[in-house]
Amino acid sequence: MSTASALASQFTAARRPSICCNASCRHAAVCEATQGGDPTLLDMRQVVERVGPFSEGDRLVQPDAPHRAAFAVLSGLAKTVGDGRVLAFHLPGELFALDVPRTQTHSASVVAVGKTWFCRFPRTATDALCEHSEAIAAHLRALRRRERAFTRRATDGSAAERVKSFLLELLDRRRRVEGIGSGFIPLPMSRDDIGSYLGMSAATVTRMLARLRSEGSIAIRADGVDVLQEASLRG
Amino acid sequence: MSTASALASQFTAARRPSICCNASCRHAAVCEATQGGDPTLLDMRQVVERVGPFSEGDRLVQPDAPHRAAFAVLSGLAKTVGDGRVLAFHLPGELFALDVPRTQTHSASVVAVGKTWFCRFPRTATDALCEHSEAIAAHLRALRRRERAFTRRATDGSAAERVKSFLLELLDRRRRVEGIGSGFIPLPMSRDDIGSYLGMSAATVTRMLARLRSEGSIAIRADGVDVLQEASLRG
DNA sequence: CGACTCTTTGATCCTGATCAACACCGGTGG
DNA sequence: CCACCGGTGTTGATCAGGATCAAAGAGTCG
Repeated sequence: MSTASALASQFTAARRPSICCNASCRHAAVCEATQGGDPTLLDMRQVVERVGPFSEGDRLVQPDAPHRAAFAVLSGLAKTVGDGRVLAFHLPGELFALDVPRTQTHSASVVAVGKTWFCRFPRTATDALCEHSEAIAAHLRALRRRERAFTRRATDGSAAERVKSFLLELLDRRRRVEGIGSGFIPLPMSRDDIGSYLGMSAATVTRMLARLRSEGSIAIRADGVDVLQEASLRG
Repeated sequence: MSTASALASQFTAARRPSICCNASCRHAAVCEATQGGDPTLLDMRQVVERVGPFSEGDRLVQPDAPHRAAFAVLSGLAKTVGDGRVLAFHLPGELFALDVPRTQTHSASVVAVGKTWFCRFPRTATDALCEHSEAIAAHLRALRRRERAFTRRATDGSAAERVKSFLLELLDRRRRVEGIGSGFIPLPMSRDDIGSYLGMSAATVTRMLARLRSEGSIAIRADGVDVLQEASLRG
């Protein structure tokens, strides 16, 4: 996917937003923006635009571009990329691109992983909402803190430990937005992306997953992994 | 050195402070607190207490203890220790323990390396000075930022690179407080301390220094190293 | 002088990177 | 329908950087 076509796709998608955020959205229970329908946050639904579809490699935001909106993943997966490394993954329901309090610009790229839809929250609209609703302002502040916490941590510990805590992190995040669910963790991103995020080679990611499988902790599927013994991952 | 004797030594030293900060102090030109006699900072001299001597392993501040003072190294060397690792070294003339804007407590230990004297700046006094002098307030803010920058960086790059940049960091800091001087870098701390700071074993520190010597970049002495070819360290 | 600690140096081991071969899969064109 | 193809994932072989362990200097302090 060339840069030109990635941008073309972005603009095509952005030009036909549709407003459709309400309780009947099949992701309503999941969405961080509205916190599963928290009444004090209902106004967030008035400002959202649904944008997409984006496909593999499309860039949603550019580094150093002015910060014009925050986004929530509606379906699919997104990654934040900076300094040639994957800095964060964004799961369905998660609000992101809240960074940039001072510079007023995005500090890194956000790229779609596979076919992805987003909900877009224009900056001007959310700023206005924050003005007259302390609940929304506090909610966005909390999410901004959380986004920082999800960004690539210092690479300490062995490769095995980092892979285990990566799986547990995804499992916990999926549960938080979707409620306690299956032990399945979709991994639509490439092994290279995982390795970049965890600071190791793709081959090592594969090897560590294979080791966890041989220990009986997980089962590996084409589109992700099944957690069979969560306790042994946490141990 | 047991904890009990370290504390005893601390209290013994703290009980006889002497006020003697003026232009004739043989470290006046060096001292960050007064910035070599900057007239707008002269009031700092009114609040300082000289404390010491501390000896190897004595603890100057305890983690989670209330933040009651900042310190400058008068002679010797100090290290900040947290999580079982050396987080920073403090050279003569450098002001430190300025941390703790929010928690109001120290976040880590400060420990003397060898026989060391300090200048102590009580928090209540410096707070009062900041009230009526914007110059002093700005000076302390700048030093606080600098202290954060000196704290253990993420361990990236090879062991050889980290040792080289460690030597250059000490060289630059010595020059900044003492003016352009010799190419000698005192290393009164143990190889273990250096290794802890740089995230490698003491044996590797020794080996990397030996390699630099064999390349002709430095000469190793009992109490430090002489930089012979600064350019090859920077390269 | 002797006990002790710290540094240096050698030998070995372990982790993970790198390189290469191969399997697998979805698409594309005959 | 099948052969082909490029990209991705898996697996094996090899390699390099440092950790670890051990033993031998070198101070240092009593």
